[in-house]
Amino acid sequence: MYENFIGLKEEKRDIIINSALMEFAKKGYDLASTNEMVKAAGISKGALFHYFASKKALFLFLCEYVFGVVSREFYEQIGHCGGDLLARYRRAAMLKGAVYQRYPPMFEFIKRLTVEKSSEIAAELKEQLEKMTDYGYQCLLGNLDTSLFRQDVPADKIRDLTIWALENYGNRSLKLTGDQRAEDIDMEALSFDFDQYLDVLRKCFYKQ
Amino acid sequence: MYENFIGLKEEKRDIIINSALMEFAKKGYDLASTNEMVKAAGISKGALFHYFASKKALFLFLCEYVFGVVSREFYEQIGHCGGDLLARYRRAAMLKGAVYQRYPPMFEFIKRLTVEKSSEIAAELKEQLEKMTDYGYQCLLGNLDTSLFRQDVPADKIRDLTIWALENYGNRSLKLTGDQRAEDIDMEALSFDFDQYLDVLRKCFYKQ
DNA sequence: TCATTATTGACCACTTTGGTCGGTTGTGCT
DNA sequence: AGCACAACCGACCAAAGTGGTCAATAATGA
Repeated sequence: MYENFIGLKEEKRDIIINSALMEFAKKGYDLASTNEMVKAAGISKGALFHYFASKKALFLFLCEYVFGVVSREFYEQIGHCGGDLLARYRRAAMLKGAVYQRYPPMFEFIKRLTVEKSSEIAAELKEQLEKMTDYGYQCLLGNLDTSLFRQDVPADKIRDLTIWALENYGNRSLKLTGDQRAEDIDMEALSFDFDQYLDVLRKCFYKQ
Repeated sequence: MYENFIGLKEEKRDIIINSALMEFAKKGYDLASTNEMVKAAGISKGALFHYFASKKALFLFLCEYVFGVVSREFYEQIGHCGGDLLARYRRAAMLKGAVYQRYPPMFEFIKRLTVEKSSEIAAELKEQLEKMTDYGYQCLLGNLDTSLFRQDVPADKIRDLTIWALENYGNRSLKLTGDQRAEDIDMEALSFDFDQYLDVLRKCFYKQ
């Protein structure tokens, strides 16, 4: 498989990966155009099909690839982080920033995967995605130490509300910083702001 | 304008509106296909262009239309509801359910509008959308009685976290009920579940 | 120098696009 | 019934775009 592509130097590979991720993220599998990808990546049509046998092969490579990155650089780093939900999310936010620097469209791509409907890739995708989701759930939310939460309201509600609020915070940041070049984003200010929200959640949802 | 369309009987009009909303919501302006719309609505191509002069006119009609519905059936009803953020959101959830029954794709359509990039409609859309957003912000979040919140954390953080958590709750419900026929959804169970989350927020974020 | 690999972009057959238009059907009035 | 007029249909159009190919060129390393 993909040996022609793997041999490319990292920089060129990343450009192609990001162009393809972005196109798939924007339009979904069926409507994504390989013409747009090669235009965005600055390579020829022939090159793309020299690297990948078909559009489908390219898509499946990208899935494999992002699942690898997310597993290694993201989920596995959260695993050994104790049972404190907010501590995990803090770490997750940091890691997300690092991955975003290198592959800006990756999270959009993954988000799109969860609603992807195309029958051409449904079977292969579903299996991989389920495995990924389970693993992510396990790392982020498994073995939670709910004894840290205040005890006068149900722990699962606290957990849900925390997740939802922070997810939305993440999306908002992504949208706000979406126009800037990745290296221009002031990560320091962002994480300071984020910590303030974490403090509030800790004060309101945790034992004092 | 649209006089040929306005004259149609309500049922047929709603089918066409929903088909068009769904197609635009799924693919965005540029990629949305009028062919798919007429197929979904069960009308002929000629009919659609008999009702609307062009794809663009259809799109702008839909914008106008949903803004009207949302203003009348949604924002204005929240206005006179006191300054309690959670009470407003409770009311908003109820109203949302009612609108959803009649126009399932409407919220997806509106969500899509906020990220719509097509240059063909950019100018007209931007103006209308801004006006709408401001008005919605005013109704949902204007004149908030923050003295109800606990005073040991910043009120704006409480407000943000509440909004984010509940927005996500809404999206999740939308996704869970997405496959069911609108009239099959158990609104009672849904609103009971929702109230439990509101209770938690009230206990954690409000003065006791 | 030359053999081999990487890369190009014009080209292919095919599908889909927004929109048109001559013709048919339905409706309400006289 | 006969008529006028609007509603509606769907085959059709030129244009654009689709995933994918391939003969020709450029780059590479021995």
